[in-house]
Amino acid sequence: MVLKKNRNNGLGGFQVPRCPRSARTRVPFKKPVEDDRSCAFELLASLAGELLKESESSASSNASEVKLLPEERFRNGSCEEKSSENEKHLEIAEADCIIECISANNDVKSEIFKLENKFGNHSDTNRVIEVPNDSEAGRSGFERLSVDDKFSLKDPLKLGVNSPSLVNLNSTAKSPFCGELFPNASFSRHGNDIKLGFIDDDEKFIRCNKVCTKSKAFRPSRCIARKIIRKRLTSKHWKVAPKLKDYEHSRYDKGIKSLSRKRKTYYNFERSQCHTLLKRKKLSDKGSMVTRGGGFISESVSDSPKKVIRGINRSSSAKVRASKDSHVKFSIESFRIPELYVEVPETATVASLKRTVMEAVMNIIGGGVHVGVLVQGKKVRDDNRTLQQTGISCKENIDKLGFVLEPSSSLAFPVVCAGTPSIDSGISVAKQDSSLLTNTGGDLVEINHESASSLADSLSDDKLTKDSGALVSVLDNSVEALAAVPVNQSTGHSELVQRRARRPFTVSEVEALVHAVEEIGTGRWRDVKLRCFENADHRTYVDLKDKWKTLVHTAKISPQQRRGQPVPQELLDRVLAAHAYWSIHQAKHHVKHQTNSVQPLVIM
DNA sequence: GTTAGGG
DNA sequence: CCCTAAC
Repeated sequence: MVLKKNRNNGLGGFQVPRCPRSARTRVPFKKPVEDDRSCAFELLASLAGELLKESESSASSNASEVKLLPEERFRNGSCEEKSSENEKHLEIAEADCIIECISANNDVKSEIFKLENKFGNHSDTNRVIEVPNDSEAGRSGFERLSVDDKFSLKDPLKLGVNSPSLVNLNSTAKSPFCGELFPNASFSRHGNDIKLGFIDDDEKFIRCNKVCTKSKAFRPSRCIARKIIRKRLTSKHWKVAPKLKDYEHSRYDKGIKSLSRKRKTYYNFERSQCHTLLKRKKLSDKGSMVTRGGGFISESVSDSPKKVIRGINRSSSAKVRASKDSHVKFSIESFRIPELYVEVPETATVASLKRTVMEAVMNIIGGGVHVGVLVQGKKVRDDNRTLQQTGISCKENIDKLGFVLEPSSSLAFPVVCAGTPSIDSGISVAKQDSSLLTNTGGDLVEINHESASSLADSLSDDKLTKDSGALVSVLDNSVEALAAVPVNQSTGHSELVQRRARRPFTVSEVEALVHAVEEIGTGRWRDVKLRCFENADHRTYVDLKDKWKTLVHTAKISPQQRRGQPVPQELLDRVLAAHAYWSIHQAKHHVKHQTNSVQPLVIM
């Protein structure tokens, strides 16, 4: 299903990485503005309604997996839905925001960085991302532009998108580029730098500040992303951007490299995929409602309420055009987003489904994403290759350059639990691993089959082994695993920015935690994390430490004073025992807890 | 980057 | 869950 959304509806509502607008003080993920942005919500609501309807109508059959027929259509205001043969996509908005002019000599990595920079800074309302000019730039058509000139190249007829605010110059006639038009393109030149960036409502480029001066900022972690965002939010001067120096760029590259290297070891990619498959299988087995959502993530700057639907089966989300110079110009019209798997009980309300889907989207988009580059349907893995080497060059005839937004944590399966007031109607949404992304054309499928089947099979049981980690238990469709977590609709969005969503530990998780602490001790939370929560990306070792803290406290107080989901007394007893034990036997320099002096609390 | 502890 | 001092 492709939901075609136009204008500031979609992304605006989701606070997806988007073209900054001039309502600058608005905080991303703040409660959505109640105007057209709510359209996105309505869109999802409609989708939810349709899905539920489908689910109910097919209730006679056992299979409750909703299949949306290609012919399906529904409308909601200006929102339109279309379907594609292969994929159901949520096209969240039109894309008018990505404008790139890059030298073919630039690293793919640096280009990705720029994209990430763009999309990672949700709070940056007006951004211009600078790239060092190279010798080629002087020969580019940009030199004809004055400092304040901006190019906005659009093809309203072709795209059916009217974006007056973008069109400063007659795109067709004055385009310095050969070949076809570059929809949604906008450039400016300032000094020796080519400015790539967004245009705000005031038609001004505002330089972005605080472009992550530390490599740490590139850590593909939602936590980090949040911190960055938060810091930006609290910074009053973030709009005043220092010019990036060359050495800083190199630092970025370095940071990216080392961090990605770390990530590879820390987060096991294959395992995540296996879990993905597991989730897919499990959800399928349970006859859950599965929504496969690709997505076009983009936004129109136009205020025009009317949009023309673009072709749905667009296989490429980016257009590349050659120019006479060595620059490759392309506009990213859409981003695919990871699939969303939504599992809801039939008793769930539409409202809860709305929130759930929203949470899922927010999780992906707001939680920190990075950009993947696809060329000819294949993922470009070598970030150090130049665009030229990658085949992204003005000489190449690229018809399938694509970008994908990928979860920052390949292992992360943030399960968003939402619920209706009734406790038993939990809803879980899992973020699909990016490796399973499929594009609209169905030709950009990347699945790691490695060891997938075996793992999926071995984990298909309803009862999961302890070693599978607490995360898996969350996938378990038990009441406790799907403990309802009310999502505050009014403040939920701001909460997402301000702090992580509260995710009460399930009994399963507590059990895993207790078990781990019994064995490992209380001073090595990182090990505890790795031991039982490695796959639960939403549980940091700090979380585990905190949870243990509260567990100890809970165990000490009377049952009457306890709140929240009751923890079995047996577990609390073990908590106290373990706590007492490790209070004596400092976990720190503990290597010999197998000694016979004191039997460790190892159980099972 | 982790740990520990207060907020 | 956040923050951060301390390591």
